[in-house]
Amino acid sequence: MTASPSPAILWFRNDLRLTDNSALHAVAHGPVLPVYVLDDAAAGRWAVGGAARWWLHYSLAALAASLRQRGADLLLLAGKAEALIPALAAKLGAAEVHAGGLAAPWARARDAAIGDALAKDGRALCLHTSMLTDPERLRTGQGKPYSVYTPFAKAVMRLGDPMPAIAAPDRLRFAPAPANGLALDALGLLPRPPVPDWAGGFADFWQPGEAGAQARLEEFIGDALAEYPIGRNRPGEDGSSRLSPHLHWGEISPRQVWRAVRASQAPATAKDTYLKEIIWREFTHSTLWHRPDLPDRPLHPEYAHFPYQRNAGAQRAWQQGLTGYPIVDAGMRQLWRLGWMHNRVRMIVASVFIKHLLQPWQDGEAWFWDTLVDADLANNSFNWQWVAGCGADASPFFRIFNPILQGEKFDPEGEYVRHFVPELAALPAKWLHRPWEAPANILRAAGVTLGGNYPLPVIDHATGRARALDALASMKRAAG
DNA sequence: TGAAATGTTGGGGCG
DNA sequence: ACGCCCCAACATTTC
Repeated sequence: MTASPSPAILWFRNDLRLTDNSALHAVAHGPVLPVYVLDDAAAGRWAVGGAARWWLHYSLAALAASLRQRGADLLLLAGKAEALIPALAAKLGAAEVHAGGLAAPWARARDAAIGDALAKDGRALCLHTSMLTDPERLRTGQGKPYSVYTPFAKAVMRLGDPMPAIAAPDRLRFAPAPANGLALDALGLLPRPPVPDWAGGFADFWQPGEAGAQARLEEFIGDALAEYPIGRNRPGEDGSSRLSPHLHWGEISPRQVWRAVRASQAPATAKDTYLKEIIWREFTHSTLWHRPDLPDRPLHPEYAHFPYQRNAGAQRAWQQGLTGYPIVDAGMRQLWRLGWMHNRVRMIVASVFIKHLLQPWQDGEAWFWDTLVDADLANNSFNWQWVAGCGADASPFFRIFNPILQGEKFDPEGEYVRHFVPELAALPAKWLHRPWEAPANILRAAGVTLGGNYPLPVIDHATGRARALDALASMKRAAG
């Protein structure tokens, strides 16, 4: 008769899955207490945003259900993990707390403190990564972190395909919690009256949780992967993977996605195009790891003095999808309705926000943070800096998207605009992305009244473009 | 993972 | 036949 192994705590964070979960794998042989802690205080202004909280609610529900099937209950707590986790470990007599690693600076600081607190009692916090790359180990020949995407991507490709996923355990030995957990509803993650139910349309579009992630992956590989190089740029089609929220919440690992894509029948070039997007995700996380100020400050310091003209009215028009540029308004309304926006359109709306409207990228970043179900600190802040021209391997600032041409190029028939901007639905494709140039009789026949049921552009494209380039020039003059 | 301005080339119409 | 112009198509450069 061997001694009963001591129980372990499995602390779920952004790894809400049972398959390919190395933290779970490390503890599955003995009694385990799974726990999730909603810790808004530690995250500060990067606490889980509104739309992401909707996702988190249902993802936790799915995770709790699959744990229960395997004989374990998910303990839900709210408050400071820095106090709760060491206390829980002490009460349970757990020698080890296992968790998935996080790149957010606030989380790293918190984990370091918790690790120290546990170590004082002879316990340990054991972190497991779900990323394909370790930012400390993947470095250039000079030993520095990569700051340019292409060599980074080549280095990742040289690593070859990742190992197969770890299967989920059939059954767990449950170590019951000595503390009373909260009911899921008590976490207060869903919008509740008097707040309007802005998430009403989310459930038709999304299936949070591990099973939903697998289903989405299979649907993408079956229906869209082969056409991905073109399809990914067509917001009116179902051409993107839509895996971003599943990946953010760790309902599926990049390793699972990578291997499934590799194993598919799609053309090799299509597979590589998609895998490069997964590598972008690795690159943003690596960048955040090495540059923890990424969410707040421009990586190129001269951009701290860029002459933005913060304007609440302009920001409101953008947020509400009332800029008068159809592709922009469609994107912003898709974001509000689905908690998600097609990536091509994210680039366009961000470019207009920063360049045509001269609004600080941090304000757009904050709006996305609150409205995206896939809001991810590394991806979101990296990509806003990329568009703003101040980030790692960024798009040059003078690369100013023309929202009319972008609309005509990527939504030529206008399905996307018609769907999300119904007041323009009856306009012929020829005028759909430039309604202010349409003849009066065409507008009348389509039921469009510019300045009435649909706005004129907040700023004329040529004027906005010239003003943005002037702002850039004045920043450069000031920088000497 | 730009767009616009500017430059170059070559075919065709025409005197 | 030839030069000239126009302009589309493409390439280069600039922001």
